[in-house]
Amino acid sequence: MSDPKPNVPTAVPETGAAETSGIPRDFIRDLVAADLAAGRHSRIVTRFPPEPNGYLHIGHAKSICLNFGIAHDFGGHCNLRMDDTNPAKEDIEYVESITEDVLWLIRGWADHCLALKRKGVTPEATQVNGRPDFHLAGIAGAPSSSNPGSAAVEPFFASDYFEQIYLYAEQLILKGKAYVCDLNAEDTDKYRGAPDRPGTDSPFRDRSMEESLDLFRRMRAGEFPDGARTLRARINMAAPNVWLRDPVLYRIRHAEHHHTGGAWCLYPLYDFAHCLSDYLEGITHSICTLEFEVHRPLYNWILESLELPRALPHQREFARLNLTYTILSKRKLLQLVNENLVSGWNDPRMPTISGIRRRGVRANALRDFARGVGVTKFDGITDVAVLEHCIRTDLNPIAQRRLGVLRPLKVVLVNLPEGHVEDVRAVNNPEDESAGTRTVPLGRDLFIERDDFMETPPKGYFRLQPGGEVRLKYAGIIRCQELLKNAAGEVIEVRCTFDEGSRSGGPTANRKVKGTIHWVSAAHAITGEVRLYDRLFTVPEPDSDGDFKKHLNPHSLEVVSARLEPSLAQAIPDVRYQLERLGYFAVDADSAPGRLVLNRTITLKDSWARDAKKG
RNA sequence: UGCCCGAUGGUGUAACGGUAGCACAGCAGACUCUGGAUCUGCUUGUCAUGGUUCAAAUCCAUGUCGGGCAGCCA
Repeated sequence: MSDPKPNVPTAVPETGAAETSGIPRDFIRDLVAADLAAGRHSRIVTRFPPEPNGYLHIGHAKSICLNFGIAHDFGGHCNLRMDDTNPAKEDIEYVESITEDVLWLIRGWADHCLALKRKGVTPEATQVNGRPDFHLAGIAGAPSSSNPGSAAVEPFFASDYFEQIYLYAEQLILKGKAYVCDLNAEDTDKYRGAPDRPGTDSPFRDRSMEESLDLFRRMRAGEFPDGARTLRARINMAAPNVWLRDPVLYRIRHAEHHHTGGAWCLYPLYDFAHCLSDYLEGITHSICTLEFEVHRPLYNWILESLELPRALPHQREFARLNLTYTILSKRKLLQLVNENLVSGWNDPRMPTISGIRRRGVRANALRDFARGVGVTKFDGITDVAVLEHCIRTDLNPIAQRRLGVLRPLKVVLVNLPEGHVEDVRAVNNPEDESAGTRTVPLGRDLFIERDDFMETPPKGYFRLQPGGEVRLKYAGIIRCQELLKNAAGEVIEVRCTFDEGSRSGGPTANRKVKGTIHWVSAAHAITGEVRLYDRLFTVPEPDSDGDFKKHLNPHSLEVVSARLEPSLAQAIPDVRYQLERLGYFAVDADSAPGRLVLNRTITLKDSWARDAKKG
């Protein structure tokens, strides 16, 4: 009818073009470059090793961008690995979401750097310089993003190395560098001492190598209950670094594991499993966050004690991301989910990668943000405005412009005949001429935004007001002649005259009027649910006083029934839209044929609202 | 009060002994059929005190402040 030749928009691909501003430099990349120059490695291998006990969030995105970015910049690859050594907390749901989020984030940018492994394979026994060794190579640039599910590949799993790690533990016992300890958890704690007070040796520390080996094998065989014994490294109970005070390497847990099932009742701890997983995969640079800095001596001690035949990986630490108006603790995010304070891990208000994605943010914006915040050892807090800026910068050049009214106010163009309909031509994207134009129907009865009319406006307001003129975007100039009010005195209809000559393209179209507003034709507009999201918290540092929940923003979600231009009936999930003057919007997964649901990804910058707030 | 790490405008980040730069935010203006976008200009910084040096944000010393570490979590 009104739009005979609809110009169907298509998703604008994310080009990875965010990488335009040259190779980013940071202290870790400098170290990698130096290692390469010194010939310590022929090829760089990094890894991203989340524990599958929650969804990935924007802090992980920083780490993913760093690890894949290094692989990308130096022509190496990055292993995606589940760091799954604690069966009690982990779940297959999380390995699936993590995999999906990583693939999404690197798509079109570092797919070729992603290394996965053939399903079910474990490290292969080999010989290096006549010495026994284990190694598990990944498949770099594996089927990855294009069809992750169908291919016979999967992420790496630390739990795939349990057999090798167990063997390394026996080696340590044989070398006299580990022993089985019968202390319970509480006593282990007491014997450890305190940071400013040395620990004391466990009474089992001098157990013979033979006895420890026998006990360790029986631990594996399931002869002892949970917590009965542990395997401990024999280092130094008086070490100033508490992580060197005979750390526990293995604990007994009779628990089903999401990946290894019931195969084990003995599970290695992070410190023992992580460095060895890195070694087994041939990782060259093991990059983690600052809190692991004190673990580095232990990481090195284990690897060096084992006298392994290949080059050892090196751990480096950087500062985790902190963001204003946001919490980034998996435990606390889980709390929001469990207490139904949000709709789920992928609630568009969550700082999770899946939430951010559902909100309508593209991977480009997140990568651009990660580059912007940089990589240092300074534990600072990044202003969320930087993220918001990256989102707008990404969306502005590609978003299809549309007209839609969130809170409708009726306007009647009194000098147009009853039943009048005409098509006006609208630009799809002023930033991109190739996006073309479309037509939008204009009738006698319209809706405009309630905010775009004020009966008694403050100074500096230049939208519609009694006796005043305003331009209807793409249509023409109208003048407010008369108001209709309800019994409560609220304006329910504004009657205006349409200046025919000011039609776009018309003789007086270029007449200056201060304001231009958006509108929809009442007879043609479709109705859609629009979810308006705002920051989840009301204060910059929600967690600073330990009670983040009391700072939840009660207005972080507002749902409105909006009136939208008819072309939006065919809104496409992969396409990003800008409702002019309102913000960027994306189709939500809750949409169904005939039931459109839009998420507001982010508002436009609004200097009027800012100035008005200042008074 | 033990060990480790850190400190550059409001925020984040560069400068690798030689002009303190960039981004975000803020402010002022131009332009605009999005109070969007774009463009222009501006304000604001090397934690402190000593030392080395022709020259220090950078090297050294001391101090101050901040963060991390005492799970059989990662």
